[in-house]
Amino acid sequence: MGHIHASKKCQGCALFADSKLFCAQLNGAELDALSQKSRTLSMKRGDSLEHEALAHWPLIAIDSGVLSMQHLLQDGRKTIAALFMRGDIVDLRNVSNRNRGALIALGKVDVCRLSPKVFEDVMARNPDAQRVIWENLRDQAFRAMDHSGDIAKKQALEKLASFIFECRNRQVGYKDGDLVEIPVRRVDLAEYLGMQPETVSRCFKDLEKRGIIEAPSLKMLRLLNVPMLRRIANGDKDAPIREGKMKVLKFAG
Amino acid sequence: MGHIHASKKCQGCALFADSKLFCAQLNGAELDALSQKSRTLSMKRGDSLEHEALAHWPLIAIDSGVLSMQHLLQDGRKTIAALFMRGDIVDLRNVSNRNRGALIALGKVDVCRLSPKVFEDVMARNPDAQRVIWENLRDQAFRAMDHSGDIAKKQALEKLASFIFECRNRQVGYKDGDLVEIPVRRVDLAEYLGMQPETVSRCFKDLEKRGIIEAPSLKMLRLLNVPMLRRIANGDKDAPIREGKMKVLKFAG
DNA sequence: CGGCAAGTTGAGCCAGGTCAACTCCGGTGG
DNA sequence: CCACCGGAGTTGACCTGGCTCAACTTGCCG
Repeated sequence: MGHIHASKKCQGCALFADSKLFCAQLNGAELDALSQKSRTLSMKRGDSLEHEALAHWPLIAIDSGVLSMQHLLQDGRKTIAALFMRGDIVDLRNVSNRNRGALIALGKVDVCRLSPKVFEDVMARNPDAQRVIWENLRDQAFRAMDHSGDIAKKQALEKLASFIFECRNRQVGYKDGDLVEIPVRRVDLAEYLGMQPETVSRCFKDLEKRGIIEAPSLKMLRLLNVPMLRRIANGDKDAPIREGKMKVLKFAG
Repeated sequence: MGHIHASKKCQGCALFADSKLFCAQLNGAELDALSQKSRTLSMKRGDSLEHEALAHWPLIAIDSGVLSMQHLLQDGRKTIAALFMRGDIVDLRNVSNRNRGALIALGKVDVCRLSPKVFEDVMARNPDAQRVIWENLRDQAFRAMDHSGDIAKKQALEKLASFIFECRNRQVGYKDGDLVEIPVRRVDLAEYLGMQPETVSRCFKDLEKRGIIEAPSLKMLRLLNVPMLRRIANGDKDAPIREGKMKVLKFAG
């Protein structure tokens, strides 16, 4: 393979192009070194990063797409424990022994397997890079904790509302616009939220019927009533009275 | 205040005494600096770390006890999104804006509010300390993801089995013994697993009746059949046939 | 314009939530 | 020492949200 200068290889990659992300913190020499020792990989839906591969390349940076961490139960039940997107760096160094979930692409995903050696060097010497990556890991941790809280006690409709906000918070631009992209399929969404695809579908319909959202397509939502959606996500029982579920007082005699 | 030498103040603290934990990685000068600029705090059940306090002391190191991150829903439903124990360091720097959960003690908890300034200095200069704290944060992240996966699709009995293993993995010694300490109350356990205290109680009884565990007290379990418990935790449907729930074939005519 | 996978709709049912009553246990004061 | 108290945990009976299964519709790709 001919020598490709880092700036060529990395030019189009979000991790370099977005000034808030990891590779944008590196100086020329660092980027050259990391670029040369790292390997990009393009995955399609269903592709998984196998354990033997991860043993040599335990550091995965996401350029684009959605990568999932899935847990499989004995009898075939599946759950998606976490979603990794643009800018996330997954660090699986020394975690082979515990039964971690598999990393599976939910669509077209471009990742970069970072060289652990160069990564460590950069971490030790470049405080900006260190800060960025630390905050990314911390976001992953808090996001997972929030998500635990969400799926533990919320009802289906509330979980879905929370998920819509999670998508909004994580999407690149338009944080305050009323358009939200749902970057995963209904099935994946169900697995992430610990519910059934049927229930997901019913909940979307419910929100639509109540005029809170509009769904021009499966991947795109328009929020029509953000405060109400927020109330639902926060578990406000006054707001989300379901179709035909008005708490009817049992009337005696 | 008189000058207290670090070794005095930190001597009894797990973070220093346990060679795998953060403060044990520091050299004399670093420990002195961190010790002098940090503040210990002893909490009792129900005490919470308030946001204004966290703004000045966003780094919490746990010496002993169990600290919970709780999310409160509008209508009073509560969930415990994460449990922090001995050796964990909670980093809440720059997260005040997002509606993070509250940090609430589930019993007697000894914490040390670390000086952010000194902490950053140490992070920048001491690679061992950096490695330890990085791995701690990563553990927190993966633990939260595992936990999400657990509560998303598992049934009550399976969640409880998983939790017993989580306790075993996190307790200090005796990893392979058959005694497991449950360091939280039943109510807290229920909130962490997203179920009702009643259900928790029923599941413990179920495991006891089937001879898988023995509960000498509320805080202590003896595992009698670890492989079976593991199968249940992994969602093996063949194993965990409940009392009187043998899949009876509906017989026609 | 088929053909298949993804998503939706409907009907029935069950795991676990809910509510209420009870037991257990540690602490307190007479 | 024991009666009392209050909070934690347990037990039982009932009820419902969402899971299940099956049939249907929609969307996507060649």
